[in-house]
Amino acid sequence: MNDGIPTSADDAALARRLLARGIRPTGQRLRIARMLLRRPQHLSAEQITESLRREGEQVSKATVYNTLNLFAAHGLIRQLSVDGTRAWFDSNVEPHYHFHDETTGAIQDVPLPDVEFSRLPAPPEGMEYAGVDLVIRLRPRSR
Amino acid sequence: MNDGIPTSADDAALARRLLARGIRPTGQRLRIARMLLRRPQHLSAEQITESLRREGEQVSKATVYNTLNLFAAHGLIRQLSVDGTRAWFDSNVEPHYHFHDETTGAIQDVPLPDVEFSRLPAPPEGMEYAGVDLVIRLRPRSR
DNA sequence: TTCCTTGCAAAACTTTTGCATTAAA
DNA sequence: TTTAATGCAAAAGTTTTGCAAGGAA
Repeated sequence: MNDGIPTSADDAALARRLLARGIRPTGQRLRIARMLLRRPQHLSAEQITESLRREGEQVSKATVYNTLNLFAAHGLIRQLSVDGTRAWFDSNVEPHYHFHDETTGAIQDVPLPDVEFSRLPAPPEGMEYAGVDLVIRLRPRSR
Repeated sequence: MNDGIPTSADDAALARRLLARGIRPTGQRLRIARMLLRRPQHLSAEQITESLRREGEQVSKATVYNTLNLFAAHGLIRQLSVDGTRAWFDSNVEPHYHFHDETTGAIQDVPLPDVEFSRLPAPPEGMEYAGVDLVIRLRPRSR
């Protein structure tokens, strides 16, 4: 298959995806989007910067941060708070949940249908649900 | 009632609580524990430092951070990752969940019985559940 | 005395901001 | 030509660390 080698057709599709969210598809934005949206994954700003530079692209971390924030504000990606250390950016904006390995720090998706709520609290007066973040913390099985 | 004025009886009980977790109850630790454990609440390291100093206590932020980390490591308090901005320390270590008001940043408890799971995923091979963190994000009701 | 705790300052990290430059419409 | 995007460096904010000093056992 064709993993990671973007074609111009891919780029056109990606550009349309940004435009659909009201984001102008500039060069850096397309590079950053291509890196993160390539597959379902969770990356930090640092990882994206490093990966792009390893590919020979020159990007400033300020642009990476600003771009990721822009993407998240427009719903193209999702920002996660699973550990206190840094922000993780999730390429999957469909509702789903996460495993978090406390030992390694690894984040893994939990598909939506794997979790079912039979009861949830009503939101406080005047408020409504904006999202439900579920993180299942994992540790090595003790025996 | 007696809100916030610690008696020596309170202090003795608090000291026993630290000892029960294997934490030596020193002066600073008791002050920090008293501040956070006084009631069910979520405080940042900064807030605790400020509150203690406003009371006339002198504490360094390094000690506050180190002490809170120590408490969390021993299960006396719980560290939360609800927003990316900073760590929040929860005086309630009993299982429960949280509302997070995205507008104001306020954190509110959701009691355990208000949430019921009818399905949860099996942990990955060789892993076990270490905890379940649920954060319900709230926004003002649109109309 | 010995070990542990604390304070202070500095360091380490992550993220944001100001501003000059460049690129895009 | 006008507006928006980008890079760079610096700033800002949070948390950790090194080390000296102080306190408890």
